[in-house]
Amino acid sequence: MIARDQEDIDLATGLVRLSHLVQGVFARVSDRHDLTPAQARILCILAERPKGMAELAGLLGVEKAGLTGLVDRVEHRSLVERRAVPGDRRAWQVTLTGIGRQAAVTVHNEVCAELGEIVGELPPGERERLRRILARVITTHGVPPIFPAIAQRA
Amino acid sequence: MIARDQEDIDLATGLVRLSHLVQGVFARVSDRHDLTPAQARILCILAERPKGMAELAGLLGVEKAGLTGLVDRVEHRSLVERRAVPGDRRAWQVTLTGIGRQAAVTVHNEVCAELGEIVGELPPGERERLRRILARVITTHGVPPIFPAIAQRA
DNA sequence: TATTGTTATACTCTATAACTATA
DNA sequence: TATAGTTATAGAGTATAACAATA
Repeated sequence: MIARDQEDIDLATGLVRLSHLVQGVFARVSDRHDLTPAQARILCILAERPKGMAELAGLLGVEKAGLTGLVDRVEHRSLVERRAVPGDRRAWQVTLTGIGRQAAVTVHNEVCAELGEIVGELPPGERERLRRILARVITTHGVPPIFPAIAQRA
Repeated sequence: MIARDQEDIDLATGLVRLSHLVQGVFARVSDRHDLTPAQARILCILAERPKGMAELAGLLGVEKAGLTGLVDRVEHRSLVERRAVPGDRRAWQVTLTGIGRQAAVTVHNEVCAELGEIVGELPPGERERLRRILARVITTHGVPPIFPAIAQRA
């Protein structure tokens, strides 16, 4: 017997509320590690590889002027470093420090774990269907590599 | 033939990126109507019915102290009103004004339309499956009536 | 000239603590 | 005392505009 109330949630409503749920998980995990969501996002993006300020701004969807302060704050906490780029004295590469990478991996793992619990009550078949549908939507719409897969060696 | 790259996006990654996509839609629609996402969220919540400050704060997930300013700003723009509650002179009911309701309906419609386009390339069967899965996850986790269904008479 | 990044400024969002008024 | 809401304060995030240094 299927619960009746599940039927009157339309797709858009479901998407908005799911998004609320996911953002909540991300925010709580970030907070637990004394990071703002924006800071945690930066760390996760940089876990893929170092990036220049302009590229990082583009991935985060903020103006590069705003990124200056964001990077300043995580740099003050020794989570990232600005490294000179040989051959272009205007540019900086933002890279994770050791503890920055550790933080990125931990946040990433915990977010994955909590999201795993959220979808954990779905039957495996449904879960795999959801995964495939999401993959399709994501790739179709070219969502940037926010939250990339992270190599597990901290 | 299924595209290979859709297979190496795991569920957590898909959820985080989908959430990014949805938040982006919500932010762009809000901006188009000269609203911040927080303001648009308030309007959509109030479209269900008027609410007290404490209840509204709870739904938004912010402290009531912070809500004061949020409501101040939308009230200055004549989108909501604070109405006295008969029988409790401490309390206020925050209610949509006429133009506030119009704004809520418009934002809601446009968000639904844009999300509809995003999932529009899915075959109808997949779309319905996604809807059902989302409904199940949402109801299981008691996500509050953020983004309620809205009666269409503006 | 175009690009990379920063500074200056202003506003929104949000939290915490202390407060007022009413129940 | 407890509850509804506000004020004060501070910090984070973000946008725009103007700027410096380099390509």
